[in-house]
Amino acid sequence: MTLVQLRCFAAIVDAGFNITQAAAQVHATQPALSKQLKQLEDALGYRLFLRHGRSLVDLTPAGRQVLEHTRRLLGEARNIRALAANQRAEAEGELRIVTTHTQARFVLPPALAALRRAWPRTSIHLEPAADAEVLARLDRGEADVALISSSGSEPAGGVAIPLYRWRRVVVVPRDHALAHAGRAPTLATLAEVPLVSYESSSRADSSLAAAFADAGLAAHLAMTARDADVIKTCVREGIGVGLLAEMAVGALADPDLAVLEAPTSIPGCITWAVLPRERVLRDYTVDLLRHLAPQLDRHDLRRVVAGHAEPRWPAPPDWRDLSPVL
Amino acid sequence: MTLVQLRCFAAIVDAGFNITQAAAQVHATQPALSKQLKQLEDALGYRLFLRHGRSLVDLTPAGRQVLEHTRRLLGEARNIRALAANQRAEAEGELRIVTTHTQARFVLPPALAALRRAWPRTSIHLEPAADAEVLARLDRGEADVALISSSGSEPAGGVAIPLYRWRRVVVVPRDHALAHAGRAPTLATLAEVPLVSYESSSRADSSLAAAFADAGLAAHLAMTARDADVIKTCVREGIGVGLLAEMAVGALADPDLAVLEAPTSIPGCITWAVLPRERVLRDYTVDLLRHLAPQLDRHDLRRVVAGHAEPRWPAPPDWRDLSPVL
DNA sequence: GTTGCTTACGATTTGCGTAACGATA
DNA sequence: TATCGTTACGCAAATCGTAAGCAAC
Repeated sequence: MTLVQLRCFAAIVDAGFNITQAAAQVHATQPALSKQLKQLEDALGYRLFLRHGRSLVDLTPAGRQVLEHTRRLLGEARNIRALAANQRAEAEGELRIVTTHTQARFVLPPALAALRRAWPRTSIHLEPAADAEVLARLDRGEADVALISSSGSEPAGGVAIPLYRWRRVVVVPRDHALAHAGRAPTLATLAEVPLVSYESSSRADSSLAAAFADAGLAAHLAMTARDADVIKTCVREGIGVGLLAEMAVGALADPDLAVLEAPTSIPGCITWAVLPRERVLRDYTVDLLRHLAPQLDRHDLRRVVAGHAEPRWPAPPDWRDLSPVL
Repeated sequence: MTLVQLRCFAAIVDAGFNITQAAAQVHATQPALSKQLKQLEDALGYRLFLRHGRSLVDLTPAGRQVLEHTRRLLGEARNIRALAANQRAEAEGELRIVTTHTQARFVLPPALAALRRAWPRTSIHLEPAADAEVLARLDRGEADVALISSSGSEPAGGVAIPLYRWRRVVVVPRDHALAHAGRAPTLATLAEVPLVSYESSSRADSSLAAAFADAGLAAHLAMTARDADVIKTCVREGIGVGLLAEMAVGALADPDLAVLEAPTSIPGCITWAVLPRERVLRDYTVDLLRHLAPQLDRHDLRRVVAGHAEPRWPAPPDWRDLSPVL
């Protein structure tokens, strides 16, 4: 049993039981993988895959067990490599971030720009995904960090680190009646107009729906979208009153929109970073988190993610105070 | 970076930074290990060991970090091998048990005999150790199972599984006054005689000391020993009144001794099996635990040790009911 | 001088890729 | 017939053990 064999095994599973495709991923030829798999199965003494003829179609039950431990093992191998890269202050590296549109579009760019100034040779992959997809992608190992917002409890699926708080804002065209009301709209007011908001708000268990329900009201979601820009465009078109994250609007970017405070009964949100447990972080990953949330301590961060300490995070500041530039 | 390199690294550390000695452990020559270490250090890009001249004297701080992850990685490699061995119903294997004298001498032998009937080709290593040493040895990876008793909370350092309950008994020579008192001695009576008991009872925080203290009394420990046989011999010699585990005396083995119930204020004990977390158990290990505690469910056992379920153990039965043979 | 790590060297093994083959749908 | 996995073969690289070299106590 060798590391290479185990890596091939995992690659074949990840490629959907297609050795040819897995070989491409690993930058090797197909016969090489085929042989490695054979050797691994010989070493263990039984088949890891169910086969139809020669094609692999699924894992055997035993193979499934082996896979679980193989993933952990490969994770530790990756950790050791990360330790080494940090130790050598290696400039190259990859950082895969999966997050929602608002973070990717409005919050991350300045942080990533700063990160790339400090780490010009890293390659950063930013993958926007639907709310529900974000944590699933992290869990599948397709990302190193997930950034996700919630108004409720901390997200599961890894080590959750609170970065900053933010509130929703009401957005209307400058000439809209609400813009001239002189005061922030009430929940009752919002219940009477068509709303345009995030896709996730349409779920029955969303914090928005709960806020209306608590007041004996119901929101009328005229339209939902993942993309804050789409929402703003719809607001401009008069489709409805926008309700979105304060990060998504700026006086400079949206001179034609009026931004009003949301009713206080609509709860604030916290944006969390979620990291896989027991994963050694590259230095630039820690740097990114510190850019997003300067209140975090590098050592605490590392200790908690390593599982050496219980999480006890500083209270996340308001996003508004964090980013006076925007 | 290869599995072999990491194994060598760990072996060198375990051998006390002596490559020659580590080579013997791994069944390889010293130059081979030396080269593997060099390759690992080259692959990582920095030194894992501090050196005085050519000799290794300690780990570097970075080496210490790498070691931690290496141990986890090698643990998973071992788990995969264990899965394979179970899957193939492999008859060979090793089972290292570390426990206290009483368990090793009075409880384990029949269980081990049964185990060897089922698994004649396994090699079982039974290592008696001082109370305090047992868990330390398990933690250092020198054993696969620790068996340890406590009257208080469950032992830490791994997955603790309650096997059975037992009580202490008072042991005196047949012609001793207490043997003819007609009833079990009280705590007050025991406070007035010299006691002979386990070494661990002499600790100020022992459950025995606490029981006496709660009654406003103090025990007079005339002698302590780890070894129940030694204690019984001392009792025969008239050194004092014995206080030991009920498992350690039997009518057949000790016809010259009278065994009396201990006062109820002396709390009962539970014997626990402690297993390293997230370790795949060989089938014979599960069998051993089932011999010691038939109330356990094989699947629960595996699930909890694997970390897939929270421990929720059946109440441990009394040892007396478990082993009607003795 | 003894202990212990490193280097050198030759024999063996392992592993890769190319290419041909076989099976499946 | 196209796709995908296995087998065959030749070459390159890695690894082991023996033996010799070197540093420290």
